[in-house]
Amino acid sequence: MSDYKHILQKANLKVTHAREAVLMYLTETDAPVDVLNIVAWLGQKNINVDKVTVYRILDAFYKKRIIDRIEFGEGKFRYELSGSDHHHLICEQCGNIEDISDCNIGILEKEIAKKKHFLVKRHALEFYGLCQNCQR
Amino acid sequence: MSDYKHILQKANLKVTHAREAVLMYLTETDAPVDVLNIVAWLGQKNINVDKVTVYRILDAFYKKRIIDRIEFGEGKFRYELSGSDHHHLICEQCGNIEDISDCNIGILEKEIAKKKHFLVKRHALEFYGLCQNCQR
DNA sequence: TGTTTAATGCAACTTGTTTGCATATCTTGA
DNA sequence: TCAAGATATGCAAACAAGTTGCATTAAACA
Repeated sequence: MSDYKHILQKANLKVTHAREAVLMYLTETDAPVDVLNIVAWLGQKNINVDKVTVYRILDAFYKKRIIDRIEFGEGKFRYELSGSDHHHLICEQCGNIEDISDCNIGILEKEIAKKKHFLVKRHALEFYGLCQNCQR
Repeated sequence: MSDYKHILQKANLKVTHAREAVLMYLTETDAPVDVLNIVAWLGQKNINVDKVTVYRILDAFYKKRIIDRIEFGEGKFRYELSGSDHHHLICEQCGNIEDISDCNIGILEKEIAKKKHFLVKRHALEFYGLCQNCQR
């Protein structure tokens, strides 16, 4: 049984062609993708899925916490497999997105909880600037 | 001469009714607002400004660095007077937004710059969770 | 005050996302 | 293995945020 099938079953989601394929794409790619990226990739693989269906699949995955939904100030959402607490370096020139992990925001979170009596559930942290290539 | 006039002139922007009013609203309010908030507030003050105009005003302010443009995963932008490096506590229950300052991300930024050869220009950091009220 | 330049309003458009409904597909239990 | 029920999908249409074109109006400055 494929990994993708397994993930879906564990999440109580029906196993379908489209869902397996979307999951495969999200696994293969490393940067967060948008809906059109997904539809295009599926098309290349001769898996014709309507974008509405992709939206609904992503919705289902998101509700099951299989994926994260993020925004980089582009006026649209991007999606990635939800995993470790990690963040992004976004190049304002070429649009390239790189992941970074090992942030220690945890300390900051605790301070805030104490000072503001706010219960932090999650955080978003992105850095915008220029990647190595675009600095020249 | 009003403060608002002064800010506009300093930024080389024509002083108009609409611009002064939008600036006034942004000064009076503390949480980041969206375009509809602005149009509604203007309406209450009997200043009838088309939302297209508000978009264009915000565009102009943003280009002049008078305001910041932020997103909280709502699928739309919010705006606030640009000022110190500060971040937000967003309550997922009631939608209330609180500011926090004095973050020391600066250290983290320097580490990233060195490790990833990425030139950080700005960052976005938001905490999502429950405010004091909604924790009950 | 008149002239130039930029801002505004309105309508129409684009893009990202959602909804309704009929049809197709998956799952389960006999 | 198949039929029945539950759920996923496709298509069209709606929606919401944001943008563009163009005629009109208002601000700036000589």
